[in-house]
Amino acid sequence: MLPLEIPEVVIDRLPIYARALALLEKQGREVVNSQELGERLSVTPAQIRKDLSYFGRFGKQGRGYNVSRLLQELHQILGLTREWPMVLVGVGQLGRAIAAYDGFVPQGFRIVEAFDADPKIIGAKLNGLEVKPVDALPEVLRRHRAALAIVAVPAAVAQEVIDMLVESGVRAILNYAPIAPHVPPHVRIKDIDPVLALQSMTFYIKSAADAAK
Amino acid sequence: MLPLEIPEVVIDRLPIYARALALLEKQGREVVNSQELGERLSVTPAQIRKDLSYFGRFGKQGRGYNVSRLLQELHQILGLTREWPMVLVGVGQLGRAIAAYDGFVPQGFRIVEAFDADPKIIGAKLNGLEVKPVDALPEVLRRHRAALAIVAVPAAVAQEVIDMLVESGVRAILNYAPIAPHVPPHVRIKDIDPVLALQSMTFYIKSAADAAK
DNA sequence: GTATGTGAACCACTTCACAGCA
DNA sequence: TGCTGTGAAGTGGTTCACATAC
Repeated sequence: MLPLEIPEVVIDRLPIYARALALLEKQGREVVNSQELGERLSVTPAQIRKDLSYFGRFGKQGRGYNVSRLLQELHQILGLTREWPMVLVGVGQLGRAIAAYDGFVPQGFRIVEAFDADPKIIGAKLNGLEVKPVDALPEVLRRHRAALAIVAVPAAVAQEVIDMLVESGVRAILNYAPIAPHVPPHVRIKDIDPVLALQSMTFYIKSAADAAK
Repeated sequence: MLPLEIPEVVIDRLPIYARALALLEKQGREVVNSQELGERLSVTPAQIRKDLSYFGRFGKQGRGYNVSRLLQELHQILGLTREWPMVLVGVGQLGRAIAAYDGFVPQGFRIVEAFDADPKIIGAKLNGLEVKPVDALPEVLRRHRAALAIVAVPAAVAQEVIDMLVESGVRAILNYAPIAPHVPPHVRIKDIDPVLALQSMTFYIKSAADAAK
């Protein structure tokens, strides 16, 4: 059923579809077609239909997609029908902001352990979580079996921390450190770096901004 | 130079190259070749050479690239030889974390104005900045001429805020709200959404995690 | 000898266009 | 009739491979 190679770009779009469908569902919509969904997401209708076709036939010709049904299917496909415990490494300013972010839990992602290297931070409470020393990470992960980790440590030690997480069996990492991390093929990693995003946008506006100067 | 022809993916990679070069420069390296740079960034050497060739000939055959020279060229290309003032809209938990993030200023990005709709927040100080009401945004932007904005407001009002920013002449937006925003073609926008990143990674690890259960 | 710069070949994703079904 | 699902065509980005330059 599943073709061996589903393009990664397709997988990256599925959560976007799911988010839009969740909104439609909240608004009480029962059916949506690829045309309208595409307009809402700035994606072509063909793109949406093609993407979904990798996984099955979820629509009805002449009608469109049942919103709740398709949302459920996408959750199934993405593995979002369960909760995902996560560990957080790095409890500095950034790490604390991540821990406080209220967008994770409603989507089933919960930080269940927090680690730091700073003795002044270790032992402190973070959202009712006791911050543990990074050295305890392998041992703690061996028991917890969390598959997801968030890295929010300084760039200088980020690769080291990532190696430790990989070593401890983590399967996917959300990396906030401004580095180009290395991980083995069986581990997924995504980087969040607002500075890179800004630095590529300035390319497009620099001439106009200069001209307007 | 001729931005009309250059693929956006290429532009997105330039800041990554620049970051790696900045690190090499700090380490005192004078020369690097596409081979080594590629290994550090998990990019093929041909990719790097091709990307750079869109903008000029910065290397020396048989030798490689002068680190400082190439870094400077990239800064020039990306428009990073100047400071970029930014306005922040949304000073809730997320907005405050963004304002406190210490990664922007060293790269020349500084928040110069902050706005919120909540009367309880308006007037408060944020890093020495007085939080102003969103209604004042058009008027303030008319004077400031900031080309960059960061949106950290609730999803429900994000599009409205983005429209206001576009209306006020902002040229690029970093959007933290979990929506699919609409902007006219002359405005750039990039979304930062850690939840989407997590939701696509779970696809790849769900089966393995289930199997290991 | 060594590594760049680049047309050409290749590959992957996107879009088209229409058969097929509700 | 209307919209999905999907081979086929099209597009655009990546990789190759080698002439070129140091």
